[in-house]
Amino acid sequence: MDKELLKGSTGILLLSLLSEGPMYGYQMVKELEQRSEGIFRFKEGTLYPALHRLEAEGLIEGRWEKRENGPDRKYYYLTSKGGQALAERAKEWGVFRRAVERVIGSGLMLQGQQEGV
Amino acid sequence: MDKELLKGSTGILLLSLLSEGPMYGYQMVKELEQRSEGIFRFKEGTLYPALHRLEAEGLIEGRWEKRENGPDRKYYYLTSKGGQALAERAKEWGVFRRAVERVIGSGLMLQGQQEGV
DNA sequence: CTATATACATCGCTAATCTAGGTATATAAT
DNA sequence: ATTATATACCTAGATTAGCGATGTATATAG
Repeated sequence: MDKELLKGSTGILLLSLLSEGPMYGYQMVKELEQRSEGIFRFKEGTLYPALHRLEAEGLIEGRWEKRENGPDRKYYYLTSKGGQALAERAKEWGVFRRAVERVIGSGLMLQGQQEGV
Repeated sequence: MDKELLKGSTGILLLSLLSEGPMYGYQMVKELEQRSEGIFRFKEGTLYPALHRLEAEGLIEGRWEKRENGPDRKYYYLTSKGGQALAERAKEWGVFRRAVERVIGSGLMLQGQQEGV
């Protein structure tokens, strides 16, 4: 996966997962990898700072869960503000996606007819 | 337009335009704005460095055109290497787009049923 | 002569990602 | 016992992309 395309979409991906219910970080990485069929492989250096940013913005909230049989987990919950932000970002994503495809759509039809320099 | 989503997609947008024929920078800004119905408004501090990067990678090539009635223009041409890169990126875009929508798609159906914290 | 549009460019700032490293618990293998 | 692997969190430093600001220059409109 081209890492560049990922930039700017981590927020909506994480918020989307949490809109279905609370999850902890490590679980989110696995979920994203599974759902995207291996396309998204979040690094820890990307994930945790991203979660902290979202929490600082008040879009999610983290709560530690103590465990006996393994390392403690920090479960994140979507706040109501986060739910609103998700709705906005989902709308923006649609706008962005359509804009990209209007631009690259026409160009792609020329594939094979194009002469390089 | 959310500037974050733009990151990583400037390359494919510029290459797409040039796949239809040579263009100069200023023209590309206007073209993108028009085609995206105002969504993409490339700043000069974004565009010119991006073009220089693509040229440094050998994906495009710039040639100055002298003019009598106005400032000179630097026309960019897609190289054959650039054509290949565009094909790859277009494929990647499709993969990426589908992956994002598999993730956010399910969450969006829950809109309105979700309780904030 | 001033403002606007065209047309190129760079500098410094900010923000997001990655690499690499760290801590800690539990289990499986040697 | 010790080593490896998986789980589970974290951060520091480097890199990179986009943006605001600014600069240069030409042509036209008021």
